[in-house]
Amino acid sequence: MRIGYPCVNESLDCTTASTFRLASYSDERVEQTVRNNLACLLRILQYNVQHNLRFFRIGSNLVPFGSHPINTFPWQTHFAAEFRAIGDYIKAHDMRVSFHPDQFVVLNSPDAGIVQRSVQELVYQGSMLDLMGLDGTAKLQIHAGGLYGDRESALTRWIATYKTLPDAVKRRLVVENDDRLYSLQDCLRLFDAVGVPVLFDNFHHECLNSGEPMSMAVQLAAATWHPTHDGPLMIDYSSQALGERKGKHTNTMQEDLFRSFLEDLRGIDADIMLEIKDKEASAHRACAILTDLGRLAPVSTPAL
DNA sequence: TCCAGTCAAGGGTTC
DNA sequence: GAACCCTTGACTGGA
Repeated sequence: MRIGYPCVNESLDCTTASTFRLASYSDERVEQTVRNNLACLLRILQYNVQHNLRFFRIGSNLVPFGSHPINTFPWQTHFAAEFRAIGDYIKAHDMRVSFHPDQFVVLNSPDAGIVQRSVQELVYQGSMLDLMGLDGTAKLQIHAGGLYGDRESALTRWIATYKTLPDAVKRRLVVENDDRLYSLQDCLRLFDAVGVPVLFDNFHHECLNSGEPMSMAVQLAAATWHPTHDGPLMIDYSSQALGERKGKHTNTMQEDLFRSFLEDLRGIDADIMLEIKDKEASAHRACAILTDLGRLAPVSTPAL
């Protein structure tokens, strides 16, 4: 089991998401920004190893305009050594990383242009994992997309688009249940159709489900992951922010709820991403709980 | 230097 | 049909 957090480290004084406006584009700016972002990514990974946080979601903006036609800078070759070094570091420390392309990636849009741009974005983000030399257990997670007033047609379009994806994307793509439109059961239908693993989000499942108890839902999702090709089930973990609208993520982990969720895992091996506002602060507490329960090996000698 | 407005991209909800 | 929300940090330009 690994514990992780997404994109941002609040303890370090750097960001992997430095960018600029489209109107300010220049190759020089891409070169400098990517260099800084990659340097920060390595620092975050080193911090994570030091603190036994071996799961990390890399921010989508590592390369500004990475899938946009304006970006003609050959960053893949220019930074090949840096990407490889980061990948080597990840592998040497038994870490796992992922990307979560944002809401603009919609594979089931009726608009062919949106689908085409979405595929390009997946190719871009997958290519960074390829450059790192990581295997198929490093994933790209997306949601099923929009409803467009007709769930069946929307799911059919998703499946049709999936079948056209490059193999390099297919081997990494996983679909996550969301909190408003597509439940675990919808995602399981996509798995039945094309074999795409289902990334399980406990909080979204609380918001939208078909009555499955949490423990059963985790088992259903876990069964969609091939232990060798996909690695252990990935879970996004969060809980409701008290006093806020339904679906709002909590600012900090509520330990009793986290402990309760661990009970629902019932021994299933999973890597857990804490989608919680205070980032690594909650991840540290999750690590402490799991270490205390004997379900996480204590941190080994840090290698910086 | 600070701060409010804005930023490539989509879709759903509300009014 | 327009406005606004999600979610969010970082950039930008004016004060």
